[in-house]
Amino acid sequence: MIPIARPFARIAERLRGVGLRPTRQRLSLGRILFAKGDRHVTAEMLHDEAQADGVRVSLATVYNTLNQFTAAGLLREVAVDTGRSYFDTNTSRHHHFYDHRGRELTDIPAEGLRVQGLPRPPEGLAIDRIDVVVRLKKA
Amino acid sequence: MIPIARPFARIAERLRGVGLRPTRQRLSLGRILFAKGDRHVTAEMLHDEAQADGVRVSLATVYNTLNQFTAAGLLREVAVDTGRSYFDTNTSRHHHFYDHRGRELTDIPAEGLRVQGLPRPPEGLAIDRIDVVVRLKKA
DNA sequence: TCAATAGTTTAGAACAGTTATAAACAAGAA
DNA sequence: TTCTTGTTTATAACTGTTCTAAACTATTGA
Ligand SMILES: [Mn+2]
Ligand SMILES: [Mn+2]
Ligand SMILES: [Zn+2]
Ligand SMILES: [Zn+2]
Repeated sequence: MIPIARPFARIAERLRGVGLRPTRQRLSLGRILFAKGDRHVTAEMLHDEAQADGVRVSLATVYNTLNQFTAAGLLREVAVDTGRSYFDTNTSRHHHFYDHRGRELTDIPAEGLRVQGLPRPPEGLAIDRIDVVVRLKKA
Repeated sequence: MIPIARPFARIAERLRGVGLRPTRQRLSLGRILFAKGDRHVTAEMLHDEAQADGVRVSLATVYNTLNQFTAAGLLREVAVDTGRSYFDTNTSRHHHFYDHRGRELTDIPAEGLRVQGLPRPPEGLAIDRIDVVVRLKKA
């Protein structure tokens, strides 16, 4: 009943809920990812942060975990730059500012943003998702 | 005066115009890229197509050429999938449908499409470009 | 409580896409 | 032509990611 004292309890439930065993590695990575609000991380960023936190986990496991969390709907992947995958802890519909210099993503809430005048998709295909990326430059 | 008979003439001019020597490789790649309307190609696609056309050119040169053409404003890069760069012969403002299965890009004209309600960019930064990617799935 | 089982982690190899290196080569100027 | 500088190329190197297979661990149910 004191969630602060059991930081893994909720995460363990979420993992079991999607059929993943709550291992030490997944719990630690889950805590890093979900403890402090919305985040956009690469595998290497998460691995470095885990190391800094004293969590021993291999890079392969970081990749496995990010991909499993994404498949389970706990994360979503954002494609803004080729050669580097970003994983977003905010899985709700929203968009992004992208600062290509600083390689930094910032959320744009879906509410308030409207994309109007889209043509019909090609025959046999339907819209899965609309991603708006606002690329930034120095003012 | 007969452009069909001198398919390289216009391309040679464009290359000189951006400070690139009109070499056999650049002229051939330029012809493949710009001869048949708007295209979205990867380096490997362009290399394969060149080979099929009997154009002898290394993959390194294809990469160099795509990057040089992009820097010169003759092409633009589209980031829809990590791990694979697409180059777009349509450098005007427009957007894309992306079929993730078939790895195929289709243009969405900028005219008619409106993105409204964007928040102000973070302090010190300005909007460089807005990219709308409409991801498709089977209907 | 303790196997047995199936899922998980890991080091390291492998892989894909791309860029760097440096030597051979070709375009353009003189 | 010659000279200079830009270009091409094979190949090595590099980055991000996935694969492999052996060691390990969470879970189950006897
Ligand atoms: Mn980039
Ligand atoms: Mn993909
Ligand atoms: Zn986000
Ligand atoms: Zn396009």
